[in-house]
Amino acid sequence: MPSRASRKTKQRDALREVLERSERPLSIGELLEAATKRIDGLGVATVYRTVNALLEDDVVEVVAIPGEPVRYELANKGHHHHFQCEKCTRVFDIAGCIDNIRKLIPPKFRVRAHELTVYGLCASCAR
Amino acid sequence: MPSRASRKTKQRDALREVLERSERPLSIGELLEAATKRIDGLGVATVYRTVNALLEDDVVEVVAIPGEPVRYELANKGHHHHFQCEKCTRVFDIAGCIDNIRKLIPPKFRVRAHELTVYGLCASCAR
DNA sequence: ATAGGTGCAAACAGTTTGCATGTAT
DNA sequence: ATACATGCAAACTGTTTGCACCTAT
Repeated sequence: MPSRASRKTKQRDALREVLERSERPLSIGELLEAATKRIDGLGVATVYRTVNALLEDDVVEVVAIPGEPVRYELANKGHHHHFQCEKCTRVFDIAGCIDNIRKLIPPKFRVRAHELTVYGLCASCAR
Repeated sequence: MPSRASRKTKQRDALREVLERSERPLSIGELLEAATKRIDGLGVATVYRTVNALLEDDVVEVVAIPGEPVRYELANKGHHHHFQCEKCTRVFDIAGCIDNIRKLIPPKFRVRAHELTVYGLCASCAR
């Protein structure tokens, strides 16, 4: 059984809810900003602690993009990848997946997972 | 013409050489450590400044792996991707590329680049 | 001679931690 | 009542910047 008992608090609920309602991965800053609208006086430390707790529970996942702050999203979204707009810097989920990855790597290597990030311009910035 | 004139210094040479001799991407710390063996008293700031200059000149590229410090490698290796061994944490280059990325993203998005990281066990760790 | 580069230390930014207080159980 | 959670501020870590000195051109 888990050693840590997880309590239900308004901060935690607010953060999970913000993530649930977001269609894209959010950074700590974005989380803080969004959740502060619901919980006044919410501290950064709480956001970090809560996100890390959610990470440990596999409720959220890390979305890391080079040169960008780490973002988080719910883990229950299934396998997908990410697109970052080079103009507005927002990160979008992209459905679907590439295949034949296995054929790229040397024969004796064992593949467990992969991550794909695409860069370009999002619909609004491209026009 | 470029506004910045790039000088030839031993620090810069040492760093580029370290990168040239490395068969895998290196972090700032690894760069500092390796280059200090050649240039005594080399400062961190210089490593950062130099790496950033090399980045701007497209001499090196960023290799970012989630949860890992950013690494750098020469840009002249051509398009390729990376494989991180989950056991020994080493990062390997993998030749070749996936295609049909464009079909994954929404129609109005514009694709400029992509990055793929594969995780698993390398040949020596898999056996 | 002069613009650019370097090393050092201070400044910053992002993240973590200690502690007194608050609160879910 | 008790243990976990929170907010605040201090502590850390990694990166950038200001400045006096150095060096390639």
